[in-house]
Amino acid sequence: MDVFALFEGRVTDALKANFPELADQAELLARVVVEPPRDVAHGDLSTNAAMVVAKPLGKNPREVAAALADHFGSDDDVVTVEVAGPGFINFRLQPKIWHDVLTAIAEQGDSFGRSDIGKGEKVNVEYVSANPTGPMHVGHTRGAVYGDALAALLDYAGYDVTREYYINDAGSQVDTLARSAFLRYREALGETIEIPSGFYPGDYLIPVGQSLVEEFGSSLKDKPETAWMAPVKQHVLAAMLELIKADLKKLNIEHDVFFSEKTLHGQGGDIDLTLEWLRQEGLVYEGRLDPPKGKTPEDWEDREQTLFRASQFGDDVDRPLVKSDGSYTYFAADIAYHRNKVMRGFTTLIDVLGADHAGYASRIEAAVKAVSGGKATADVRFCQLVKLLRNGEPVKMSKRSGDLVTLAEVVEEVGVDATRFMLLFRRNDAPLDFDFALVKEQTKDNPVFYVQYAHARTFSVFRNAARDLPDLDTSPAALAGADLSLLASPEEIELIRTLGAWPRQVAAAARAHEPHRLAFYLHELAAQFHAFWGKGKDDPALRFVNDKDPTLTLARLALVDRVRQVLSNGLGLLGVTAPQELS
RNA sequence: GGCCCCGUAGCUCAGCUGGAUAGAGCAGUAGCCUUCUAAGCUAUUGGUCACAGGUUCGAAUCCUGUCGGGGUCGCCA
Repeated sequence: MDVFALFEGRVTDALKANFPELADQAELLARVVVEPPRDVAHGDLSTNAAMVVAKPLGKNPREVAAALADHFGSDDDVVTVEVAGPGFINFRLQPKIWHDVLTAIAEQGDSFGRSDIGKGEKVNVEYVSANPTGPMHVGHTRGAVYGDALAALLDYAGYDVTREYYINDAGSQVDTLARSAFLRYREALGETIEIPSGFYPGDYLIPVGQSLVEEFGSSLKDKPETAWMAPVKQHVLAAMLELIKADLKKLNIEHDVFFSEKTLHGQGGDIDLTLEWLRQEGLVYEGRLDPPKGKTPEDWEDREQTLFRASQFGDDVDRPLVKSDGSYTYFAADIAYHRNKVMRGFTTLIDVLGADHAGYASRIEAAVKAVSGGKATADVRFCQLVKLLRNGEPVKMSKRSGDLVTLAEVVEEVGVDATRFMLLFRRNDAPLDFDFALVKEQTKDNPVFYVQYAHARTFSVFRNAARDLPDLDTSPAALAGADLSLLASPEEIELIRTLGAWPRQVAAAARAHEPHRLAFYLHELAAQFHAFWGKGKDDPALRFVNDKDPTLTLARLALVDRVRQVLSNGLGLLGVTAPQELS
C-alpha cells in the first residue's frame, strides 16, 4: 500500500470529475504529484494539482484548488482539506489510514515496497567490467557496489534485470598480460627473471606461472612467442577471471552474464555484421576528422578513415571505427556489443563506468540510438573516485609500484556491510571519502552502524517486552490483532508516515537509477526510531514496553515490528545484513 | 581551446526530476546515564544555494554567459 499513489489516483479522478476537459490530458495529469509536505504542520499529504492544471484551464490556481478541496470534503479518509500558499492542497488524514499502512507492512512483509513500475521491461546493467589483468582494486569497488545495488533495486521495482560483465579480453593489454605470465612461468621453472617496465609486476601472477608449469610442463619454454601466446593467454585470462569473480563474491556480487569482447571480433563476427548493417543504413563513411580544437596531438596525422555518423544522433563529432593498423577501435567493438544487447531484447541499457570515461557517454548514447532505431535507451552512469583515508590521513597509493589497495583488503578490514553501505551513502557521481577508522567505529557517526543498531534495537525492545511482560503473546498473529487505534501520538503517526513513504522512495530511486536514496531514507528512518526511543526516557508514557498496559504495549510492539520490517527490506536491497543484536 | 561532471552552513554532504520559511551529520554551545542498551537522545548557533541574466504563478533544481575545481580530447580499454 502506497498512500501517496492512492491519493494521486483520487486527486486525478477528482480533477477529471470537476474539469471534464482534462480527461484526455494524460501528459499534464502525470505532472500532478501527491507528496509529503515539507513542513509537517501543513498536514499529511500535499498536492500541486491545482497549480499544474490552472494555466491550461485558464483559471486561477486557488480557484481550482478550492473546487478540489470541496470535492474531498466527502472523502471519509480525509479529516481536513486546506488550500495554502500559491495553490497547494493539504490533506490531513484519518489516523486509520496510517494504521492501515502498518497492517499492509505486516501482510506484505519482505515485499512491502516492491512494485511493478518496471512492468517487466528488460534492463541490462553492465557494471564492473574491470580489465582482466589482475585483482580488483578499490577503484572498481564503487562501481561494483553501485551497479549491484541498482540491479537489485530495479528488480524490486518490477524490471526484468540482467547483471552483466564485459570482459575486455581483446586488446593489446591481454598480450602484455600473457607475456607477464610467461615470465612467471619461466620463473616457476627455476629461471631468475627480471620484470621489464610495462609488464604486470604483481605477485598474483606467480601462481599462474606455477599452474602453467602444471599444465604444460616445460614444453613452452623454448618456443617462440607466436607458439606460446595463444595457450598462455587463454590460461591466464581464465585465471584472472576466477580471481575477479572471487573478489566480487567477497562483496556478495554475482553477475548473470560474462560477455567476452573477443567473441565479437573475427571474420563474420558481430563487429563485421554491425558495421555492414551500419553501412547499409548509410551511417558509415570514409572521411577526414578535424584535429581536436585548441590542442593538436604531436602525432596527429590528417588522413581519411572509416567514421560512424555519431553526430547524427547527438554526439559532437563522428567517431572512428578503424585504427591506422587496420584493426577495430574499442568503440567499434562497443557498438557491436550494445547492438548485441539490443538484439537480446533489452530496451534499457545501463553502463556503469569510472569517471575517467565521462566523455564517452554521448558516444554510447548515439550508438544505441542508431542500432536500436530509437527503441532502446542508454543510460551511462559514472562513479567518482574513492579517496581512502585512515584517521583523516590519505592512504598512499601508487599504481606504478603495483602498490594498490585491493578490494579484498578493504573488505577484509572493514567487512562487507560497511563497505557496501558507505559506498552507497553518497551519490555515485560525487567524490567519496572512505575513512577506515570511521567505518569501523561503533558510534552514531558511522551511518552503517547507526542503521544496523536501529534494527537491532527493535529486537532489543521485544526482548525487554518478554522480560517485563512474560505473559504477553507477541507472535505475529497477536501483533496483527493489536489495537492500532492506540497509536495516536504525533510521534507515532510521524514514524508511520515515514514507513508509509518507503514504497514511494523505492519507486523514485528506481526511476532515477539512484540507490543512494534508499541509504539516506534508512538513515532517516533509523534517526526517527532512535528519537522515539529516546522520548521514552523523558516521558515514560511513550515507552514501547509498559508493564501496566499490555494492550498499549502490544500496539507499540506492532509498530516496532513494522519499523523492523522496513529497515530489513531496505538493508536487504542494499545488500547489507540486518543483525538482531550487535556484539 | 572543444566537450562532460561538480560548486549548497566552518567541514562532509542530502535536497524526493520546478513547489511553501533550503535540510541532515560532524565541529561549536547548553543539557540528559539509580537507563525500555548513553553504541543513544534533546535544545541551540550557523547559508547572498559560486556569480550575472533569462524562462513562469514559483528556480538550489531548467536555459545562456562568467568565474573556480576535476575529468577527457582518432589508433588505451
